[in-house]
Amino acid sequence: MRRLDDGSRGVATLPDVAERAGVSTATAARALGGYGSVRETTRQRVLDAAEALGYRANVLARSMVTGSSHTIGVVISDIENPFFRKSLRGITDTARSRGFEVLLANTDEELEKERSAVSLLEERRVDGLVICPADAGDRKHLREVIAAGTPVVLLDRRVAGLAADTVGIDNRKAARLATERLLALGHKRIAIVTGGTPEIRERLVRPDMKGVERLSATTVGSRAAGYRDAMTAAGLTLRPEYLSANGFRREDAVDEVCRLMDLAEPPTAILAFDSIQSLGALQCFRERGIRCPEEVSLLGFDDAEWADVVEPPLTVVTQPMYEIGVAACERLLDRISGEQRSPVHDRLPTVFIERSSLAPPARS
Amino acid sequence: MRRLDDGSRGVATLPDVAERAGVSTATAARALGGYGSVRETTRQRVLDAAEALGYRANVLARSMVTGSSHTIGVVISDIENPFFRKSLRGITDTARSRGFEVLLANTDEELEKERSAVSLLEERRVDGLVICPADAGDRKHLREVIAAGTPVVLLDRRVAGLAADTVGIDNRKAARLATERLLALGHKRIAIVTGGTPEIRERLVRPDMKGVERLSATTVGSRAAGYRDAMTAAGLTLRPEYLSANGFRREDAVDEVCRLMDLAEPPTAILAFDSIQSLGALQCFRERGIRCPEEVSLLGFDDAEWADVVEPPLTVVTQPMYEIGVAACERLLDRISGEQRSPVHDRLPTVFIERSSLAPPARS
DNA sequence: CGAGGTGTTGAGAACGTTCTCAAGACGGTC
DNA sequence: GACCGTCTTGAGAACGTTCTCAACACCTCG
Repeated sequence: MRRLDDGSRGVATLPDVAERAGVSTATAARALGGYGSVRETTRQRVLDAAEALGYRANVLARSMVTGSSHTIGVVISDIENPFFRKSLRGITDTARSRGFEVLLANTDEELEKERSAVSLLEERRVDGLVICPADAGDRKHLREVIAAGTPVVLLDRRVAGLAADTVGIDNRKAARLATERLLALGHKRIAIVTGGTPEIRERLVRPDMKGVERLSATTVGSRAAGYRDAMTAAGLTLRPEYLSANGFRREDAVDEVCRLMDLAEPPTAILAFDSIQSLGALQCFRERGIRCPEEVSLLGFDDAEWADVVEPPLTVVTQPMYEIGVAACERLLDRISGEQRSPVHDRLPTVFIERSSLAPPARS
Repeated sequence: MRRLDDGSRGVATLPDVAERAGVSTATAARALGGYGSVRETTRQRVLDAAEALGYRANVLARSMVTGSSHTIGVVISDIENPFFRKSLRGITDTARSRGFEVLLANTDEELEKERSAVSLLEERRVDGLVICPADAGDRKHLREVIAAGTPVVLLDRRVAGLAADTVGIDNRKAARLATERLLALGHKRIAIVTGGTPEIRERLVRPDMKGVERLSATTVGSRAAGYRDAMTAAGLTLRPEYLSANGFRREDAVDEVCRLMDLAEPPTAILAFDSIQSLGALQCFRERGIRCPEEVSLLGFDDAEWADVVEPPLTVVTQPMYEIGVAACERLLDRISGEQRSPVHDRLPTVFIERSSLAPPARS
């Protein structure tokens, strides 16, 4: 154990252990690593020496020679979001159980943060990346990291033309089904609160949402497409003022829902694209004294922890968030351990949870 | 750039860059690292070469020689818990802004997971650790990591006899104030739902909660002590059946609150020690059709995102969760950069948010 | 008794950086 | 022209592992 300038002890290294056990570093490494062959008595001697010195392998050094850091990077927009938080839990649990550690980065949907996060994680030589890519902008950094040979799994969102696995749900179908449910109750004035950015809104308000399904932010894009599918199939025309995309934060949603409810002809039902948007809607209702579901129905995505204790208990279509994280991580680890095949796109089933926030439209 | 067996390109390394720029690795390192002195023209040449090759520094290799990984480990019980989630956000933001990455580990309050997490993070040579230590059990692993020279900051909880900084709130005082608030409304039958473990309950039900403030799980312990302070100061005796500690998960809280409400003499007010417990209480009320605050008042800790849209909107005493994370991380980074002084214990101020879940006890 | 395993061991290279040290180039001063 | 200082550069060690290779000891078999 080498002595530091200040006289304190540094951390014990392999040579320290080897010396104490009276063997070479090679043998010590074999004994500790449990590979190669080493006589039982020497093995025990090495183990004892390691124990006595409080030896901890230096994974960094190991990574240098093995070329694998046993670390994955997770790049999500925000841990606060129930979807990401639960998925993250699925990811960390899976990674941990397979001997991998997780390096975490938040992006807040900002492309620049995403770029820098990916770059920093690359420098740390992560073995793979789970990314929920930001809504818009170019994907050069993602293409590059994939080209450099780092496996990438996309969470929740799909990016056209990117050779990466994807794990999520069938957003288009889920949104279509949700909309059909509202339609079946008799609603015609159905608004969506997407949590998308203003650039996305531009696409939404094009005639018939042309090309929205190819929108880069594929969650919002796909869900919007599903909504359109159901609306047009029901013979309804899309009203631009019912298509909201004003940012992903709760306050944005509050503003947006209030705007909706201030309309001369307010919607009779609102489809919220994630639990933050639902929360925003609920808050607006409370502030304005709007009764739900009597005056407006609210249908949300994602079953947040609070969804059943809120007033009214929220009807939601929910994704298996934890399982999505698990699946994403498993995919990634499989790739890391060398699995070779063209990208796969897993789609886990959604569940519709009926509670009390839906009612037929009030007749006026 | 070396060729791999399969003919694909590996990642460009410093020698690759140096070769392309026609300089030595030492010079390339200087140019890239921005230290030492290097002629402007060569510097540019190196930078261009790096750019052309898509060079990414290998932080692992750098760490080996500098001895610093620029990585911190965060060991918390559960990202799902609002307190930890928000603190984590504070930690990651701060770490990131100061050039550090965050390695995340969940423990679910299990000592064994905590031990293994700490050990694994040590092997990864994290520069420091933010830990929310599990409730009970021995702290040998913590003492060891501190003794080995890795700075540790304790989040939320304080462990007696451990040479580590602590960041949290004055739990005892906060709980005392909260209890006094209920007392002032006229409540006498006040129960606490602590989220502690059964072992903790043992301590709680000792006469006068003797020694509870020295309980290892200092959050629960301190808060329980604060509750006791207020109750005894008001001349009330502690009823063991009002002291709940049955686990930290939501279902545990539901069970426990239901048990409380089934009592021959149910409490007229409940003090929930964290937002999961509050949620459990709310769920129990809903399931049993118990009206809050008419039949029971509910006062919770931590202002979860849903606290104001729930029915009834929840009155809470809240910790500055994000700021606690920030402070913890800053403390840690200061230690890492060499600050030497005896452990400090930061206590951030709490805020009382009055909403609608409190009322005087119903006269029966 | 020698050939041919098999089991056990150590020497030393490699991974990709940083950093110390020494040396060369260049300019200015006496 | 010799000397000194500063700027710029490169050689090579070091960090703590893993892993290849060769050497040695021992055993078995013919």
